[in-house]
Amino acid sequence: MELALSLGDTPKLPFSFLDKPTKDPLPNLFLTQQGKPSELEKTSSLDPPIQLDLLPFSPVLRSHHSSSHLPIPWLTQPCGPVRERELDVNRFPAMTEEADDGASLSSPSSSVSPFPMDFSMRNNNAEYGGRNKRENEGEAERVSDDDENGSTRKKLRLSKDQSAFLEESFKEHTTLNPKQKLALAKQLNLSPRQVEVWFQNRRARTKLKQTEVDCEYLKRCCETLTEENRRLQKELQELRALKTNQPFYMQLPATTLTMCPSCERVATNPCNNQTNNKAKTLHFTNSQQAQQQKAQAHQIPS
DNA sequence: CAATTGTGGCTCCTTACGTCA
DNA sequence: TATGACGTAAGGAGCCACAAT
Repeated sequence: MELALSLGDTPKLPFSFLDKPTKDPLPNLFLTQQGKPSELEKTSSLDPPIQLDLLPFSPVLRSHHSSSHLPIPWLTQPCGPVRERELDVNRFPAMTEEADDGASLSSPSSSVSPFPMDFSMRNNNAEYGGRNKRENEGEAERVSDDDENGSTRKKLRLSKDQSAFLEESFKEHTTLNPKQKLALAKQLNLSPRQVEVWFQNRRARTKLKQTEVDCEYLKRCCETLTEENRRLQKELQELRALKTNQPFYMQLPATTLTMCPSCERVATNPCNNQTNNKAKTLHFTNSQQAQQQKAQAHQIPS
């Protein structure tokens, strides 16, 4: 009996995308829901592999279609100074990297945004406000205090749209090169650091789930082996009992006490399975008793 | 050409916060 | 309303690969 105990190739595991090369382009992401290239893709100057615009969350689509199809709460909310300050606070932990590669891309204080969909306005408001209006109402002042103190770590909750967008990207490639990271950050109006962290955490979650699946698989293997061991122990007892009750077999080499491959039972008697010649052979080989039986059956002198 | 150094990305572990039952 | 469990964004340490010196 052979058991495959490979951690590396568990075909049942639902993470096939992990094996995809990270340099693959994003074919799916180039398409809209209708399967047509998005407007942004048509006009984008980015290299094909890093085009991340599209999907239901494409800012172009949002800007071209009414929000009735894809409700975007933050697009309908007023954009006042308070909200901008909230964004600044949220982005505080990621400022170090923005300083050199992404600050200008997603700066909420920028009066002219190149992106029709301003994710920045939702970082705190849309998501929280949508679920808990009361909490949202008190958010601005509290955040402002923390912002001035600069001592409290603020935590950003990505919107469902942003998370879904990142998920789609993750399905295509679990790691990002700098260009892809920047493009995605630009697309979602997040800092590159936030995108990077999201992918890191996402990989960690995937690995954790994979570990759980592997653990479950090994657990089942262990149970199977335990059962097999129990069965073999039982058969060993049968063998020993047979050895005690039938001293005739004690004269034979140990190899003559074999197990029938067809029925997986100890060969105390010739197997009746006429279709398994090998089993019959095993049962009769080197057996004086068997030779006698053969001689009698076929009239062959022994 | 080998050693050193700086940089960026990764994993792993942890913390802090938001949400929900 | 308070609370604990859970999910997750983010910080930090350590490691590695790679390019520049």
